[in-house]
Amino acid sequence: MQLNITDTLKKHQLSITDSRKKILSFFLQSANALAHADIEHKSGTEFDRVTIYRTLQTFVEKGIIHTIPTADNSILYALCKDECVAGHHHDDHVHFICDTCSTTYCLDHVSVPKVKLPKGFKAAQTDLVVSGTCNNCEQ
Amino acid sequence: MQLNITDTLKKHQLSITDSRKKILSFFLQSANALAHADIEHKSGTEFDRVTIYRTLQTFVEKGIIHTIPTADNSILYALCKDECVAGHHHDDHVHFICDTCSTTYCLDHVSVPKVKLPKGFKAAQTDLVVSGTCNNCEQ
DNA sequence: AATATTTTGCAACATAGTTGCACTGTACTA
DNA sequence: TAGTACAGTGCAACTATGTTGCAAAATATT
Repeated sequence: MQLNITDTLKKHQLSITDSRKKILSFFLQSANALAHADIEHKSGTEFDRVTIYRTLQTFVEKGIIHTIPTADNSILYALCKDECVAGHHHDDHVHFICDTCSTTYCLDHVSVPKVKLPKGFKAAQTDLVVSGTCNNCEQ
Repeated sequence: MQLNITDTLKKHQLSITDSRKKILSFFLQSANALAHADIEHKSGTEFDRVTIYRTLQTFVEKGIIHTIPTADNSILYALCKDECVAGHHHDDHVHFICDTCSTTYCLDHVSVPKVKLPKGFKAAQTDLVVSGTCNNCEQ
């Protein structure tokens, strides 16, 4: 059972607005990562483009969602686990992008392995993105 | 000693033009990855924006350079190793982005570990991007 | 209910990337 | 090496993406 939308917003010290409720609900309804364009499309003309941008930024800052890097120059957003706190993300899981259907998955159960870096390099964050064929698109 | 620029272009069945020679030389001169904007800045008004886009696309298709995914929504390009063939990249090394100086490095000697994916998921490509502090910026 | 504070929408702007088409430079052939 | 076929370039226009300032509206606080 999923956490109440209003409670989630309150927990992160955000005031309750229509756009925040709606956009958060999109993430709770979707098992996969969403792009800004997806949200814009889902919400139709209900919210201004700018509002969506600002809402997504706010959610990232508060640790509700996190960004996923992709090779094709688009930003994707997905819900954070509960351990994520404002300004301090713990997204040490692998992301998977399907080349066929373009869906992006958070593989929460696959953790990112530690890599050994050359001398003088210190890692703060590690992003592992795998692309290929997902379980819906395999033949 | 680095391979002759003209020979490299010929080897990849590309006709020799000023823009291709110049842009390839930027990559050979730079130890790090370059963005489109870097190349546009380096070349000044010598080439049209569109020409730079098309040249980079061509180089990627021919396996001369490869793209690097970044979390901040920008495409970076770096020279491929010799094993890269047209349409079939072998970029199984780790990329490192310095949070301080924004330089992107190809860590050729650090290979990407294999990850176990859930049933039905098949990996075609794996990108591992580490961010943190590089050896020039550590104190 | 009144006020202080946030949030939103609009307009304008900035950057990034693409496409069609005419023109120019490169490569090939005789 | 001159002529021709073709690949590559520059220009213009366009789309997509993302940002900023400011006034209006909604939310939170008392």
